[in-house]
Amino acid sequence: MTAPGERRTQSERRNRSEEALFAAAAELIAERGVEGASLASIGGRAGVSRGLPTHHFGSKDALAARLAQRAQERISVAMLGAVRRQSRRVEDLSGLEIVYLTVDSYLEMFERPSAYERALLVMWGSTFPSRSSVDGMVDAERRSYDGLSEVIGAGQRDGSVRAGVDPTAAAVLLLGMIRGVAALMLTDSDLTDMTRVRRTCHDWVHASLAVGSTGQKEGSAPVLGVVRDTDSG
Amino acid sequence: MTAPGERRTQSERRNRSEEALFAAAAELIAERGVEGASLASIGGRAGVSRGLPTHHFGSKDALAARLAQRAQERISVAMLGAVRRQSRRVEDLSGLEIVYLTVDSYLEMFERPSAYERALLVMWGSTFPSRSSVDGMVDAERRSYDGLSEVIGAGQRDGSVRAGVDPTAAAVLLLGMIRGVAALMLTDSDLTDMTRVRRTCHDWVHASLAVGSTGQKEGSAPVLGVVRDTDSG
Amino acid sequence: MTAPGERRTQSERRNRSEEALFAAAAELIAERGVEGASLASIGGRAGVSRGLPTHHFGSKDALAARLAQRAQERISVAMLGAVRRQSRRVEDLSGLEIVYLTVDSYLEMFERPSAYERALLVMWGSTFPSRSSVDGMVDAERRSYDGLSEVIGAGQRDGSVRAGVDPTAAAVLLLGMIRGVAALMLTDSDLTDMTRVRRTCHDWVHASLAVGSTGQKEGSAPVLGVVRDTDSG
Amino acid sequence: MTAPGERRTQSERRNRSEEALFAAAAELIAERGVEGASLASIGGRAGVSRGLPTHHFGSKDALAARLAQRAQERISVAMLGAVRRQSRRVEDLSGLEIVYLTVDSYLEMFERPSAYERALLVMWGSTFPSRSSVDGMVDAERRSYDGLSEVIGAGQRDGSVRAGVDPTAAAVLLLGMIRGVAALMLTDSDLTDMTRVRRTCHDWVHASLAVGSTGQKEGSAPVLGVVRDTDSG
DNA sequence: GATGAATGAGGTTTCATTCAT
DNA sequence: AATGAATGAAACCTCATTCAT
Repeated sequence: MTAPGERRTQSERRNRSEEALFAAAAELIAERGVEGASLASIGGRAGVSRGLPTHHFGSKDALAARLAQRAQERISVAMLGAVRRQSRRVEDLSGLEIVYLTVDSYLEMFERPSAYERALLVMWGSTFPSRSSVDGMVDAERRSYDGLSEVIGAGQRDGSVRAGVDPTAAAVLLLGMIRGVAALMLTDSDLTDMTRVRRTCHDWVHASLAVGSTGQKEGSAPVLGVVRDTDSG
Repeated sequence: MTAPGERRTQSERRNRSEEALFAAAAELIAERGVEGASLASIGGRAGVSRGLPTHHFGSKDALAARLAQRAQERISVAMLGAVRRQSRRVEDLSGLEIVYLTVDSYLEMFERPSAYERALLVMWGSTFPSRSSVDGMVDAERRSYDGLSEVIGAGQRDGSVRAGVDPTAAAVLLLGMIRGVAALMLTDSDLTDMTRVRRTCHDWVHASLAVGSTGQKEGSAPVLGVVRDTDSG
Repeated sequence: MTAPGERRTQSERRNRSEEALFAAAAELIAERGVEGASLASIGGRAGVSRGLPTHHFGSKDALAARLAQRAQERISVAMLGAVRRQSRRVEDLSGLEIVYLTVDSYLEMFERPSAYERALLVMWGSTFPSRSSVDGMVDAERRSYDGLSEVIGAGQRDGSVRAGVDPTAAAVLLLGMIRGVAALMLTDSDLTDMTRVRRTCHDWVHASLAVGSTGQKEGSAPVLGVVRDTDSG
Repeated sequence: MTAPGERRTQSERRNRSEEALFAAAAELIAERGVEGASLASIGGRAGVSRGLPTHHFGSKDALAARLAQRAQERISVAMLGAVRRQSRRVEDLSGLEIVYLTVDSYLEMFERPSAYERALLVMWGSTFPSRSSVDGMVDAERRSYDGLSEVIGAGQRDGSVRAGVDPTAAAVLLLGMIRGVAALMLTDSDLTDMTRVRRTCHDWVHASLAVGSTGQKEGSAPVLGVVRDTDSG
């Protein structure tokens, strides 16, 4: 509307600040938790003033909510990237394949988590109290659960998932498992080799959901080449 | 030296306070999180003075650590109770049966969690930040993982668990699953019927670990009658 | 970048607060001691909020250290002022004359001590416990002692101080005396006429250090006109 | 009145406790200052219960006052001991000799101070604030000053102290010096060799007070053999 | 005489937020 | 858009003191 050149400069500055604030907030929340990360420390690590976080986001809660949203978007993008690496469109995948991809790309992401993923998990942990804080977190969780449940149902309709499976219960188990495993890896990264966990997880999903699975020949399941040693990439 | 009657009364007074403080701390931590539960509020809910929590436990961290320890002991006791309900001794159970019991009695506990269990999960969530607090929490988690891993190995030696299973990876998956599922139930208790989740979980464990499992006939697995509707009990 | 006018105002605001906080801290420490002067009371007397002292100085210890530094600088300035009143440069004074000036301007300052001097003495007193606080206090004391010792040595080299005097022992005695006398005046200001104490002190220094002193004719010693009744000024 | 045997036992226990409490209080006050020494810590170090100090002395202030009194008595006793080591009665000493003894035995005591002496000095330091705490401390100080002033006056009457000396000013200087030197030794015990300080101090007193002193021949003054290396004793 | 459980006031410190610049 | 000074609530913790035993 007004001089676009000037606007852009202001807007660029704003975007640059926002980016730096998100990155700093993610790091600090991953390190110290939501309450432990003070707005002053976030401003400091972002290389801006102490007052900017509030000035920009309005409140700490808003910053946390926006960060959570952003981190979740990053995961969605990673998911789509995993599909693209399969050279397929989402529409071409069976329900079971989408389950594989969902579970595996999530776990792969937590194999080498960025500050955003670690912060997201920390924020998930901070929603355990019944009067929880981070806005939008529980809703997003519910959407993940609904989506997964729907995918399993679709898999039953397309014949890739066994009919006897309870989609809602299976979705709870799957989501719980990937969240829980990611948390274990975060708190005690020396526990075990993550790649083997991912492979075993794939086998379990196969044994539990796949049509015609015998549940016996573990290691035979990988329908998609999703479980690869990421070092080789 | 001193009259035992007098001693007992002083000591009783102390025990009563301690008990009240534990209960209040569990409730408040379950509601508001570790950081949200102030020592003043804990004292208030316990019906004692504001200063007693610190006076008694020395510090908030120490109170949290003691509470975590206590809650973990409660779970151990519940586990042994589940064994006893099977009219068996632990020594008579196969490795696989112990896995069933472990997973199932944990989930059963979180079907109607007391404040202690909810607080324990909240404290688990508060260990996600890399510089976390709650002393002894990570260690206890590691012990759980080691124990489960060992049980699976024992199951392989006694022939109840398939040889091809990787005990460490399986332990991570199992523990992650039960923690994650419990957390999901806590944050969104309307998600689904917990009993069905427990049954499905049992099937998964059967399909993934049991020797001779076809992985197909879900619902056929329950070797032990662990998955019962607790309402009928 | 920013308009200097705006900057100045922010900075002025800060300086004004700092000044008020120093003054209030000095008064309250002089009245109630370092521990007795709470940050809240300091904020209150400075006419600012309760939280500003910590916000500004970071901690109570830091505030005390900064205040001590400031008070010591005031004494240095007073010393230089005394030299200037002699219409001399420090380089033109003999070692003995510097000793006279040091001792006398210190005592003169405590004849009508401002809150800063009183606070400094109080802080000195609070360093007597072996695990004391006030950062930089002991170091500053050591520097005073070293400086005095050196001045006495210089006086021996320039012939104004007797050769047989032990400079280190004399420095300890002199410093101890002025500190101790100042403390006595502070705790019991009705003890005696301070001016007479200053004159007697001058005589003692003369009798003990000056070359050719007979130690007999007290009152005859004042080489510099340092001991004057300040009322007459 | 009643059974003396029983009484004695009770009384003995009380005395033993009191002794232990005094010793513990002296140590802790010397270490941490009056405010830093909590009643609980005193009880703990004395090997008794947390509640005994209050129970026994009524309040913390009362304990401090009693301790100060006790420590001052110890110094008086030491002073008399120094006289006795001279194989003289106090009545046989000249005023100047008493001054020598007073100053020197005080400094000797702080050459290797016990916890009582250190605590006394710490308590002296805590009286610098104008609204000071330790009861009886200022009064005792005033008595010391008055006594010293009187001794100097007596010395003038018996001909050992020069007539021109102002007794009150000299008393302030002397008392200030010995307090200040003791404090310096306490806070920075590495400053210098205490024995040399004592000898120098003796010379100063001689040069400043003694009749017929030339103030020149330092080292010639010791009328009484009070300045000895205490290691040789 | 002695213990130690309990109280509650008061201290330092942290921090989200407000606001003037 | 950005800064940073200032506020004031609230947290943890210490501790003298009270009181039941």
